[in-house]
Amino acid sequence: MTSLSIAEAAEQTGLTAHTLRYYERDGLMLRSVERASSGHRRYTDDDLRWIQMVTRLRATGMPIRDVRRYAALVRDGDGNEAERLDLLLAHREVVEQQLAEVTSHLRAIDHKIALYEHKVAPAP
Amino acid sequence: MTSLSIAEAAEQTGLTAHTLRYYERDGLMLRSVERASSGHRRYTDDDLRWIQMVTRLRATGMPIRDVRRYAALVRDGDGNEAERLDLLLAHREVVEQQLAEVTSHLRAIDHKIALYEHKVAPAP
DNA sequence: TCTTGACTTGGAGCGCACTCCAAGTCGGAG
DNA sequence: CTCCGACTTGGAGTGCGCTCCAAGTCAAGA
Repeated sequence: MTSLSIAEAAEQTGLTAHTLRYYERDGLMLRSVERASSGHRRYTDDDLRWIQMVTRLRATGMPIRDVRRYAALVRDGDGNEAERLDLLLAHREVVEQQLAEVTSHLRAIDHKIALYEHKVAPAP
Repeated sequence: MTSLSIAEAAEQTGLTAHTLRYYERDGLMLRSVERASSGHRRYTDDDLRWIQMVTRLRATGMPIRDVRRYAALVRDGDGNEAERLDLLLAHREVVEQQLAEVTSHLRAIDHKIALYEHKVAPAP
């Protein structure tokens, strides 16, 4: 429906125009973004939805090269859903492990914070 | 009590010897690590405890430069506990925000996973 | 004494994910 | 027609956090 300039797409997605071009160059998009007659990129709703998925994968720490693999699978179309599922499941495992680790370290830091709060508190 | 070689300290802390030297060079340690007569580093229990704290801060995403600031405060000794507390509280806020973000993105990815699991499942 | 292996140093190199630059093109307003 | 601003490209540069290299030292064992 709507079709956005790169600046608008950047605003919508929270990425920079630089990053949007970089993602496209690096094979993270499902296909080349359409162009206006001027040569300027025109982002469709589908593009934005895909970028949102990429953003989710990146925000959870998936490396660019794995996002590229996932994009390649989706690009290849039906028939490799099991492979995509495997990739996402493996990623989920990594993220959950990471969340657990960070949470546990954070608890230890909280303990340290409690000590300082006690120290800094006005004397009784 | 015990005093460990850099290789042993690396094993204990889960860091590499390279990283241990790098942390020391970069001002992340509370003081220069002691040396044997050979010039080899000797890590004390206190060193290991401090490295554990550094590891926790790093594992929760604190940049090296902030760890250095924190180390400088601790090195300066008593009197700046409020400042250390501020630093840790600010860090905790960032980490919690980050955890929330990752968790929410992960939920969205889980939704995608559910779709694929449905697709991949044997036909009814 | 010679060799081995674990260490030392300053400094270079690397991988990642952007981020920016220079020079050029295009469409529209004045 | 001229100017402006938003875009285009290939390629270089940046910041971070390590990671490694080359050359040297030292202590202990054969």
